[in-house]
Amino acid sequence: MAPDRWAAQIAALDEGPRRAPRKPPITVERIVDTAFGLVEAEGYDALTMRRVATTLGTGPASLYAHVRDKAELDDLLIGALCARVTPQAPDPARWREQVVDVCRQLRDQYFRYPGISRAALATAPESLDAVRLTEGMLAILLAGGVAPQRAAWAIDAALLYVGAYSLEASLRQHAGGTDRRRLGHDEIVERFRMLPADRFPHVVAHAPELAAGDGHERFDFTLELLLGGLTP
Amino acid sequence: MAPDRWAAQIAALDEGPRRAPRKPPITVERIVDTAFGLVEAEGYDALTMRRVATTLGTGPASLYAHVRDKAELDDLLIGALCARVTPQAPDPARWREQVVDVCRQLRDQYFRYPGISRAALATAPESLDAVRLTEGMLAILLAGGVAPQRAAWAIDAALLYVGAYSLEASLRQHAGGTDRRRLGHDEIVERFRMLPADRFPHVVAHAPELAAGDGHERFDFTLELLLGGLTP
DNA sequence: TCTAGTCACGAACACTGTTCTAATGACGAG
DNA sequence: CTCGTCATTAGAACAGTGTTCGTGACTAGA
Repeated sequence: MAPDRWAAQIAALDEGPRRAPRKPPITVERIVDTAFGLVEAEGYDALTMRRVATTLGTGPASLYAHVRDKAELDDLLIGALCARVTPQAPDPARWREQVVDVCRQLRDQYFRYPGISRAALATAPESLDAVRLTEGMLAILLAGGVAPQRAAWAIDAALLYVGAYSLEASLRQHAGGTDRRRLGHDEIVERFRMLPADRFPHVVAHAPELAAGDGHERFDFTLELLLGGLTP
Repeated sequence: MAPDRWAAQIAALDEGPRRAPRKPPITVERIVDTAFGLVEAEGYDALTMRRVATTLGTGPASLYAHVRDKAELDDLLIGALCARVTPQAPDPARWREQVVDVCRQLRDQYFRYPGISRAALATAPESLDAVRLTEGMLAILLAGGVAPQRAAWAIDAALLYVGAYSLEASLRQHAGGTDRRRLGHDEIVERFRMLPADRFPHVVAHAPELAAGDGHERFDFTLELLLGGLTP
């Protein structure tokens, strides 16, 4: 008998006759949950099969009975992420804000788990939850009177932009990791100002505008641009 | 004396008195060139320090005398990529097509080296060539009468979209690698049609529109959307 | 000719995803 | 109650990755 099993039996003396199983079984849900916790706490780079396994108190091989690849784990994560986004029921009068609302919800989810948008961009989302998101946005846009082809392309562009924006923001915050520290707003402006004015006249002149957008102003601006020209 | 050195001396007998050095020295330019060749031939996943080193006929440690990180190599690559994009001299009458032209040039460069846009998205581009690109686009937009703040944000959005679009296209073509093969246009439509119509009515109804955009129609459409609302 | 210094490179470390293997556990059949 | 089947688990290992250490060789200067 293995020593840990022996210790487990001793520990089980206080809990009555084998009520709870010693180890809760590994399920896909538990894997996804610990993966989410890992990404939320330490960022997407910390999402490793080994980290997930050791957090679950086991070895990496045990995960592959429930998940085929790490790519599939990524798909499960962004699927669960998309499932948390709930598009509103289409209201033709407010279709623009409704689309922006969906994008904001998705962006907030991406921001909650730093760097996870890399997984969203790196894998063609095949989960049904992602399709459900597309369905919701399509319903809103069609109700707003947008032509189907334009609506479909606009959805693709918006989702792509949300992912790219979140990815850029995440690695701008997380500061590249090793040596490059986070450049504050003023430092960026100063760097642009340092450039030779004969070669980069406009960048030097408009350094503040280039570095602006602390909150989500840039995000809202781009979405307005994307949605503004849909119904001419 | 080492045997290889001995053999090298023997081989040097035919070439006269030490005209060419036995091995061309490793330079940053040679590293970047072989890296470009590797990515062009086999995609960004094949870009490995070891692959670059062995292609150069040496070990991986030799690279780190000229390049600090792989991240720095990535920066050099996208810097060289941006340097190949030449914005036109601003023409106020044609500012929209001029911006589209810059984006198309960048897109073609991304497409030439499949997957390299991942490096562009994953690292905040700190090279001067990227700033030169921003300068060129800013000049065009300002000449077109776009307000500086809107111009700056539009440039950011456009560059972000070009990178995301190229990344998505590259891994849609390269087919995920292992088991997932490339889904043709008709297969995507059929998959959408397979969905339960009560849950996904709009997706089922407009499957062709969602799967459309074989060439760069989607790309052009999104850029028109982004640039259309800039001067209201 | 001797020395100094830069450059190159083999080996190694700490990781990663993934698979092979054996063994452990629970479950139903006899 | 015992036994056999079978899915689940986990240890070890393989082929990779980026990166660093220390030694070696070669070039250039005195």
